[in-house]
Amino acid sequence: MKKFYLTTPIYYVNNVPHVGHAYTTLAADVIARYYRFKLGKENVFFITGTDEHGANVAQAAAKHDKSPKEYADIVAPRFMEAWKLLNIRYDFFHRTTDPRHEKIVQEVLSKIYKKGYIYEGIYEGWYCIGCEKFLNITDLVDGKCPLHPTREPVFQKEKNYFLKLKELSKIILKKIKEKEYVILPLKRHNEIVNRLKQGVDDISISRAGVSWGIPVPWDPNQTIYVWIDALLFYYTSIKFLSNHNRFWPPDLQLMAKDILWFHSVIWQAILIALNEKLPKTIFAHGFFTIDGQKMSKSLGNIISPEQLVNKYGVDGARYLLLTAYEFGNDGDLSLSKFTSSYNADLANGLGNLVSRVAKLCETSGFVHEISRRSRKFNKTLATSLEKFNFDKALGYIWKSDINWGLKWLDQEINENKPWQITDKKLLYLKLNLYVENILDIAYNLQPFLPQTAEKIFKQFEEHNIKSQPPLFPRIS
RNA sequence: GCCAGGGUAGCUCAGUGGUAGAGCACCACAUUCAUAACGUGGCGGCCGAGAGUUCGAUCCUCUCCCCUGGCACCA
Repeated sequence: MKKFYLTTPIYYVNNVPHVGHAYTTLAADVIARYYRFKLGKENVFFITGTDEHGANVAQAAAKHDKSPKEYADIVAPRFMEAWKLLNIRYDFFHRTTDPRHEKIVQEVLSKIYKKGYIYEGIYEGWYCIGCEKFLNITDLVDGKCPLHPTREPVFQKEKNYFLKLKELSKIILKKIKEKEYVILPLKRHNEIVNRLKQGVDDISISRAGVSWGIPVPWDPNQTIYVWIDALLFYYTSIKFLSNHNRFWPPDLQLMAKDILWFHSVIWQAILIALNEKLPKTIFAHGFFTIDGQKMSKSLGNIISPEQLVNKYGVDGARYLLLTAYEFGNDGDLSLSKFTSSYNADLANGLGNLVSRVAKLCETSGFVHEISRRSRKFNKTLATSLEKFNFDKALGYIWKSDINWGLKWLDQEINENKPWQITDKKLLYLKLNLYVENILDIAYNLQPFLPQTAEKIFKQFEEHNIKSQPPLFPRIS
């Protein structure tokens, strides 16, 4: 039985959702929707969720005068709302404070510990009391913490448990070379392989000073490092949900490039230690700038999903994010370009074409005989989509092709001038052709613009097709 | 510094050893079924710089300049 299991990262709850989170989750939604058509709804499992442990969450909660769990209970629903707003349909929303998750994480750690992949060691480094965490030497500015320059960092040692990443990384490298799992795009694959070849040290997977976390089962004075806890979420949900074992391993794990190292190396090391199958594909997309500037709190240019949806509508926002630049690369979200793309592609393109065909049908008294033929995804579109090239895939709907696509249909209508045709039989044939094309286009739009596709089906799968308000009103 | 990738029309990018392409923007024409939309045509580029190989290079080789990304625990 074919199946498709895909994941987004779980988002850290010390921030509310912004367009960066939305970008990854939207991409996953498009893929999930596509595979639901291809393999059947019941054979796709798409999870997202929130990461709720760790010192940073505890700190953010304290700022708001809440306990960490209370704080997470406020922020986690914000993510669910954002995904609802963007019409993202996940199958399961997973929170790392779920007791079922915590239990399995402990079991996994115990198992790996017993197998000898975890040992006790000393973690040492510069500890910032303000941040309550160890700092990287490279992070220090004039030997001080950039966030707390008035406090002297303390060189501190603590007992920690370490994962034998050095040993496991050799197996990882071998498995990457044997294509047991694939890192995409190729550029990222090369980067990871190069780093692995340079050699990797063992990593600390527990913390002594962080109380907000899952306790290390054999040493309650330590908590499990939040990253290990978070990575295991892809595994625990499969384990604690009934009848989900068949979905393992993940077919696709999507993320932004900043967390690729954790996913392509540390995560794989854990799975190898557990003797579990590895994910088939890990895909890291790039970062974007907003009008050429880095998105940051201090610049005040952080965009929320709501802002985009308010201005461009749900499917407008989805379209603009998916076509802003090639998925996988870094790019720019230019807000002025958004408006011009919206008007050119959605208002003047898709929306206008739907309007003109509907009006032609309405005024000519055309009676649509609803076709029972099953529709399919355009082959080139499907190929691009399966390679995660959303921009290109959507391009096949818009660009001119033989007997298909928006441009072709607009040209066809202009050439044949159906409003001048008096021969009823010929007029019927032409209008039927147009309507079938519109329905084909709607079918292919489904993974990307589900709401629009649905509206078109509703409007055109009728005997008497009526004109409707614009799908995408022009905006200035 | 090391390792990748890139520099092509105003913008975003595609492309090939032999008179340079698309979309958007802009201009003109045509047109009304349609959201002043659609269509047709046009404007617009010493294809980063220099040298080499070649009958011929944007495409191959070398040098240089510029840009971007990665470089170990960063949630």
